[in-house]
Amino acid sequence: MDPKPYHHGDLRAALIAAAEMELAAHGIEAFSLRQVAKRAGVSHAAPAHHFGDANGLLTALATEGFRQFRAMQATREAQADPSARAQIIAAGLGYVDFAIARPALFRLMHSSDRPAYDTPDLGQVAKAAYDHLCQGVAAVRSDAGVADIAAVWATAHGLADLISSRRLYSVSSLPPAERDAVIANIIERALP
Amino acid sequence: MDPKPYHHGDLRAALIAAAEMELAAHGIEAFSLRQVAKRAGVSHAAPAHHFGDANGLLTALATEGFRQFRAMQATREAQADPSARAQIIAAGLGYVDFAIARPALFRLMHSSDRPAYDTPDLGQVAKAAYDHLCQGVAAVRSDAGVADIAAVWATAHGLADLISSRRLYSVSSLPPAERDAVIANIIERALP
DNA sequence: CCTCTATCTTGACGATGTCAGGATAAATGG
DNA sequence: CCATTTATCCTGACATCGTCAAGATAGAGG
Repeated sequence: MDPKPYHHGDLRAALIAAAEMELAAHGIEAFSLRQVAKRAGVSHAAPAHHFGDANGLLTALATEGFRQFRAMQATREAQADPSARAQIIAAGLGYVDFAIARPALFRLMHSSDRPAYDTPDLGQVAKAAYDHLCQGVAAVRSDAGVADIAAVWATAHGLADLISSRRLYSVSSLPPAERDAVIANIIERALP
Repeated sequence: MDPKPYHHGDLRAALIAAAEMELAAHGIEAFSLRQVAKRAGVSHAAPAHHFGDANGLLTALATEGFRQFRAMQATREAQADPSARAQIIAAGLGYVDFAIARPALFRLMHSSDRPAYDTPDLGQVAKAAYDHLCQGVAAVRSDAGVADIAAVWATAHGLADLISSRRLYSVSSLPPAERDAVIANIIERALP
């Protein structure tokens, strides 16, 4: 087994994994395609064939991020009470879970121009996440309006953003159990 | 009056203004110090003397941003009822106002690693904005806790972020009066 | 008037994203 | 089984970027 075969085998997946490591290590604003290629052990122009350009790679990474985002939410939802109200709180807790676990990826997905959201793949998973939120709100309140959906999303998103970026230190410094309690309490306020 | 005197006069302010224009035009991720210098009509190395490096310029711009942020909030507060509850809603509306009026600057201030928040200038204005929020919450609820402050901040910040980035289109597409009503309604939920 | 200092320019360096063209290996078809 | 095609990856080049060093210019102070 050669240490460096000419063909990588699954370079596409390897590059996405390397990209997230680079993102977590240096942040999106110092993201370098050449560093990603070096980490994956290929030449600096190898990513082009799989992703077109650097934004293409970040688009693929963001797409993968949305899948893992939904997976984390689903984990919380499975652990929670099946009632509609408990489910929407679980969705919010999962939202924050993901932001804390993968802050760099969260920022790529929500505060970057680089991923192309008009791409079928990314557009679809992003819409799926939004639809899931709307469904959850509608389950709690059958006559849910614009304000209800906006309230839940903004609350969860604001908490996730502020906590994962360590600006809401009074919450992010709490032990997990107490932190969850505070988050659940705040999300509940969004649907009085 | 020469069209191009060797000494600019107030290059520092001109560079900050040019930087914001560049930011608004191309976004933070395509920000180029050389383009800023070109826009201000000076050489590519001129900014260095005033700001050290590119992050120094962005730090100064973010500092100016926080001042204007507070000014917009103050405008809303002056127009609103003096009651504590009306004042915190006005603060939230001002928060969103700023994000809508200057989305690129808002993103620089809240979703970028480049401004140095351990700088005295920027650190002070950022803390002042946070303190003002805490005061407002305390005025509504004398026994305000971590959850109350987090709820108000997360709600206002989440709304501002989602609306200014056009992801909460059901709200951002509303005419200003209705939009304000929805935002006020949502912020009120944060302090039941 | 002469020096000193702040301000700005020029030129260079390494690093980056992207493109063109070439090399290599796997797949395909006879 | 071999030839050809196709997918995959590499090398080299280019313009642009941020930063540094060194020089030019102008205003300030003695």
